[in-house]
Amino acid sequence: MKSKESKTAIDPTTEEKIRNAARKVFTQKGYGAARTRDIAQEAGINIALLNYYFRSKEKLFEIIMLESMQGFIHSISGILNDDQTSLQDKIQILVSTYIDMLTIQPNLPLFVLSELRANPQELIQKLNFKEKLIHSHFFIQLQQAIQEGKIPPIHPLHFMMNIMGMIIFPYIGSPILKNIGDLEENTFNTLMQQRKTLIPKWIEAMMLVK
Amino acid sequence: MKSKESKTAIDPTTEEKIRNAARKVFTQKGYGAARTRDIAQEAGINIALLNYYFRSKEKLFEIIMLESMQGFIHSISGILNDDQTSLQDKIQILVSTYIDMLTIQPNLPLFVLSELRANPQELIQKLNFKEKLIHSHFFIQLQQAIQEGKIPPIHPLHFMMNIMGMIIFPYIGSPILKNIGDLEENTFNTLMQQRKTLIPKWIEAMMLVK
DNA sequence: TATTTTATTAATCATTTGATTAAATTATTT
DNA sequence: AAATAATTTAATCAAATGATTAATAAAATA
Repeated sequence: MKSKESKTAIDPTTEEKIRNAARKVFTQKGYGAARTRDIAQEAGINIALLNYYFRSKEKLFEIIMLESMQGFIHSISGILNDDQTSLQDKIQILVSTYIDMLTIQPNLPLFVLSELRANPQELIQKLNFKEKLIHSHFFIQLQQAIQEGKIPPIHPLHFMMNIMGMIIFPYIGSPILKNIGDLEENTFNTLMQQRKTLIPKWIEAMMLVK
Repeated sequence: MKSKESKTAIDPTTEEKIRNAARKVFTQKGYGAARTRDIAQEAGINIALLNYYFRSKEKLFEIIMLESMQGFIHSISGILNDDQTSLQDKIQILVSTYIDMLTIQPNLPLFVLSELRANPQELIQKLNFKEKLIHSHFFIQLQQAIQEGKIPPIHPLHFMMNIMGMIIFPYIGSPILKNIGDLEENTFNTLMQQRKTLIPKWIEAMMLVK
């Protein structure tokens, strides 16, 4: 038996093992196609334990989903609301942070967006994007820059579609992109690292259009 | 009984009814979460008929998937291989056509990309993207423009990520975007119509970066 | 018209799947 | 150590699900 005080990595608790397995299986297969038995096997535990700790598949899913998205939103929110950084800085840091996160969890966007479509009302409002993004320091800076005539008017949604599309889409479309470009996982990640510096430049160029 | 010769829209055959229902249910829920009973009910037929016409859920799925993607790829392929149009023309037509198609089938990308991730090898190779895109007239023109120094060097994959990201991502992320921007379906579609002219301009500006 | 083929249905099967139960084991408290 | 509480397991349940069957209806063919 390992001591919990051991300096080397401690064993995850049963609850953590289940959460980790659930995150993996749900992310790979989506809620509807994920089987509690898959999760139990992945976690190396008895199926009954899953219900012992989390009551039901649905409850477990809600916890995983909320947890996944909150981690994500929290990081982003911190960047967008830093009042010490310029608009350009924010974009650069945002892109870089996003890509780093997605390098670790490349399947997260497709998972989240699939489930959001299947279950529109509840989750989205629970996470309160609007509050956290529209009223962020970032969006205030954007609107200011427009009013001061530094950049031509653009609907903030267009802006959001562009920046998120350029960052997130590659991960969502990676099976096709890897096939088209004959890419290994490695090469794909190298391209994404390049995008850390490219996307901010592209965004800047786009923002001056018309 | 309606005559098949009637000038008004003829009734779809049973097989068509099943295909239409399957397309709808698979697209909404994905393969794993779709139930044959859902499909049968949506089509207004007995479950046994589904197996009578298509042998199994899996076979039906493969047909729907191939059919959906081929229609899509075929349109795109035609545009990219038209040797009468310039690079700029192609981009403009591509964006416009894509957005028109996605306005009609907004859930298609998420469906296709979800299933491609779950089932990477077979489908992708069967559809043969590489052949149809990399060797297209479009890509030849792009590489020529780069060699002639008209635009700075850019990896074609970056180009593809950008243009596809800006077109497709809004549809994939629409639940979030609609929530953030307080958009109705209508307003969302208006924004997408604006993008028909905006994206080509943005792409052009981006292509001149660095 | 009689016969054969095709299409359709209700009923049912065998598995799968989410969940529960009761017993066993381990940890904690008294 | 004894008693109590928490954790884990094997076995099982009921409902859901993909698929089949046998009977019937409709259409096509001879």
